[in-house]
Amino acid sequence: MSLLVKTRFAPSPTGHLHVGGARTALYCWAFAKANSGEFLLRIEDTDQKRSSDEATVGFFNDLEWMNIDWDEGPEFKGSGGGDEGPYYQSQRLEIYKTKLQLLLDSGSAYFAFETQEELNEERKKARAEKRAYRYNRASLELSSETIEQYLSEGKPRVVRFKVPDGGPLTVHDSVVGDVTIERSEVDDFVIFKTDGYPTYHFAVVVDDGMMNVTHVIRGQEHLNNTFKHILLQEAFGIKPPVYVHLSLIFNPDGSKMSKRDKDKTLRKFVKENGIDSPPKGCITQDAWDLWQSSKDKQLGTQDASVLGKTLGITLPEINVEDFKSEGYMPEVLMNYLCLLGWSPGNDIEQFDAEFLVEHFSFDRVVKSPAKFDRAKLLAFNLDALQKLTSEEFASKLFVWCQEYAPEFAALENFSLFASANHERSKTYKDAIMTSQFLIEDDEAITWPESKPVKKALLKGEVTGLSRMPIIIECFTSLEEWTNETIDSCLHSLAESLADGSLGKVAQPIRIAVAGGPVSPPIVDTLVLLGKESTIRRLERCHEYFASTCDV
RNA sequence: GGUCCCAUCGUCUAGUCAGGUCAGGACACCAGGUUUUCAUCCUGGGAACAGGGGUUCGAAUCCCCUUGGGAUCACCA
Repeated sequence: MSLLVKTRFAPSPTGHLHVGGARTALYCWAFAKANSGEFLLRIEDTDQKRSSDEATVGFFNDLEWMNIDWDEGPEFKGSGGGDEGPYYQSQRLEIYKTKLQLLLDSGSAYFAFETQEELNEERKKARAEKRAYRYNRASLELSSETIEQYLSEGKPRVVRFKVPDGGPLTVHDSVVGDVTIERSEVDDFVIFKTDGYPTYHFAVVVDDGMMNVTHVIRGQEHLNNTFKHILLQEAFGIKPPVYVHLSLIFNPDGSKMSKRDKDKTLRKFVKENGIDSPPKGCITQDAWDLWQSSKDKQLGTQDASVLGKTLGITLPEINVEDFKSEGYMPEVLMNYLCLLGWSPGNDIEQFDAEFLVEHFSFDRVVKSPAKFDRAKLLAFNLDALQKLTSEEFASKLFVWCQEYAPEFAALENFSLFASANHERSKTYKDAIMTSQFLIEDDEAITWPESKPVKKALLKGEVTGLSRMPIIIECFTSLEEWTNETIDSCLHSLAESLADGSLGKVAQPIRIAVAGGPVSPPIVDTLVLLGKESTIRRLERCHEYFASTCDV
């Protein structure tokens, strides 16, 4: 018995799961759940040149991180399974061949022998004449003897679908509405390639049909392809699914958000800064040369991120993995991505997966494209982080640190580190970015002579630096190094040295121990650092400025 | 260029299908305030129906045109 609703997400594993794909997967998942249906995952790896197993596992991990599970498909950590596999298209070749024979037998498909070069010539010509290119059906005119001969010679050939005569074609789309074109707009497209693999059009129709998919939810770039699909469905006698085409997601500048953005950012930076060889310990000279040889040669994902890190630039977040490593919560990315094209109404913007499943429907999906606004995502992440209890925050931050900042995960007093950073972090990464001094050696701290440093240490009638010896003395005399003792020490220091102004005392200390004007609340910072390090850093700072400046 | 899709504050959007509240919210921005730094937090503010025609007593909402943006036109998916 077939289900009322079965959606599917069918990525081709050519890279990482990017946010556009993630949103599509999310809508597929949510719609299936909302209607007590099933969500199917299928891997479209018929492009042998571009697919890889590594990328496929990456997709599984990204999906899992987003809390998107699938009822049917490749088996992975509790997701997947089902009776209508295999769920890798590369393993379904025999099925496609059988189905292809059906079309060949009925005359709905035919062999074609033109080379790519010949076809490209035709395309150029069409473009020059300002008309759309259509395959001219030359191979359809071939005699059966010629075809037999070519076939036995092993002449490279493809199989084309013969578009039957008839009237206009209409796609019924639940979001876009009805879309109609003239049948003459569709030419005899290729359904089987020279390498013996089916094209996307063929495989997707066969699989969706056999796997009883009821709703096809995908990006709007597929809208024009859908006419081919309904033609194929007609030839096979397959009932068309409900179609839903989603608008695209763009960068703030209006360009399409794509994997190439990282490459573009790197190129721009390298060019603007006149860097003409790979920085040390980064990427190989060969990789660099190849990359610089052409704009079409993109750097590998790994190389790109290493180069970005070395150059000290943040590459634009495009993939789900990027947001994970930047320290966003998966629930927040889910929430924000959903909002790009769908809203529950009633001025509700922040919600969880349960709410989504309860309220999701296509009649509230927007047709127009959306720009990805990182600032809003960041604001949502802050809100979500602040709603966590300190225990929840600490354990989530710990998991993140284990993967992306092990030196912080190894911190003795991790829970204090977490609570000291909870309120002031917009992402997990924020916590470690303003606490680098915690893992640095006491002797490695340096003090740049920036404005805030000078202001706290060297400006004013009584300078911060001049108070340092007394502060050191006071700290040294403390028998216990706790929140309370440090706090009372600080307050008495403020009373005696600066008319009760805590800032006058706290800020010089902060700069001395952190090497800069930013750190967690001062008491937390000092407890975290320990008495010994605190005093050592104060001393070093005092010596450094006393010897280099006129005080 | 052909075909198709889209159009409300800077951004995401509510309102459009069933025309009738100074077009609502969020993010961002600006101005104040709280705070031992940064970040939070609080208060207030400016900010949009792309343009032009219709239909109607009445149009963001329905129709047409223009303009702008986008997708696609592969043996990639």
